[in-house]
Amino acid sequence: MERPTPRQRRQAATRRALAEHALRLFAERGYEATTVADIADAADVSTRTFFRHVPDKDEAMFAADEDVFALVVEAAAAAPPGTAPLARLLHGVRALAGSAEQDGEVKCARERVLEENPVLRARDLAQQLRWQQQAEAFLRRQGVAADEASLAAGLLLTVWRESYRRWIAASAAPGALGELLDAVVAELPGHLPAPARRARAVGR
Amino acid sequence: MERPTPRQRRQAATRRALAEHALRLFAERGYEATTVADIADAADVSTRTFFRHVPDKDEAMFAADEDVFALVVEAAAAAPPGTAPLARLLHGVRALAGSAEQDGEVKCARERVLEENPVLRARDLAQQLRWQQQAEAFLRRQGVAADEASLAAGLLLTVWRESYRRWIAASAAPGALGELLDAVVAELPGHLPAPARRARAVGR
DNA sequence: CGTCGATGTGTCACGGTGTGCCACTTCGGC
DNA sequence: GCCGAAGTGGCACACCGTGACACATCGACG
Repeated sequence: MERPTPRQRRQAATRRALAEHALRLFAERGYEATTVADIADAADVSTRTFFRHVPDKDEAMFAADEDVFALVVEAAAAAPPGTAPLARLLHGVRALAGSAEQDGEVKCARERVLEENPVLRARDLAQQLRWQQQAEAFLRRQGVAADEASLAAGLLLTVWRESYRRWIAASAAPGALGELLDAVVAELPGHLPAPARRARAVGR
Repeated sequence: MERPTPRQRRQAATRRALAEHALRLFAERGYEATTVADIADAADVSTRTFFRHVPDKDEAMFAADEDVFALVVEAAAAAPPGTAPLARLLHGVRALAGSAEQDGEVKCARERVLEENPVLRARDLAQQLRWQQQAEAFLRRQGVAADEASLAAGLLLTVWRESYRRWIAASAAPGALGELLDAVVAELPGHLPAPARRARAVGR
């Protein structure tokens, strides 16, 4: 793979600095009360340069964790063949859980900022939708039918969001996300409306 | 219930007019290329008045369907007692389906605009999240445990989104949304990872 | 070492978004 | 018909985001 040019290193450093200062200022004085000029000043660049590294003021916070979902697809592809769609995705998402558990502190702070800023929350949701679409596309590549893949990807996201929510609520204890994931999956059957009805044998 | 004052009627009419012209202009010339002044001019008000009725430019499109979800809660409350949480919500969401099926044309246009405007899509997702939270709160009021209510609300949203997606893909045929809702629910058991495993008998 | 070209940065100007303030009109109640 | 309340428009203003131009920095090459 290509080694990073000194230029690229400088560029990445600037972007990371902007992202850090953005999250810090948003947490300190709120999203609305923080201007782009504030973030740029904190990172010691002009506002014009800010927009050369970050597309929007919103995106400043998310500039770091862009393509984390590649992990999921990679791990999901390693699942044994013949696994049902949702189970395959779950196999992949465990890798994401392991990655997220590394820094529960930051995730909690992030969640606190998202909670009281509808704009940033919307941005977060949009990224989750992109994840769902990537999961669906992955299943399609594996030969799963369109409707089935879409529903499975939707279910995955629901399971993930519920597990993540409980994890944050439990102060992001290290190592607990994986267990919560299993717990939520175990609860799914209890939510089915008509368990006695014909199961329509979709699973292969 | 309180009868609408003439003033409130005027106000609602203005807001509806703004929403209609916003959707039309967004569809015609795109979101970016449409200014607030354009929408305001089309509705024959000043830009200042625009912002008195609509909080953001983004919100213009959604100004109309704000408290549609009240329908869902109302219908869900009418479900027979003893119904499982998700089934109760589904009972309510059928009312929403009936309402949406009235104007499939508009829903299709709306979806087309959302598809190519990340900002508006994010706004749409944020509103869906509010719906989920309202559904959860409703279940809590009915005495459902916190975690169970949250998961059930999440599942409801997934089922709704998947059904709605298929409905739009099928050109929003009138009357088909309800059937698709049932079809998606019927597919759920097939997505469960371990159907033979102990079902943990949560449903009462 | 000096020059050239590429890239990053700053400054300026501009259109669009969203809000506070004040004056004006309009509408409902007396 | 009068008066208070609410909606409306116009103005000024801060912030967001972009295009254009000039300058600084750094690597390549003779």
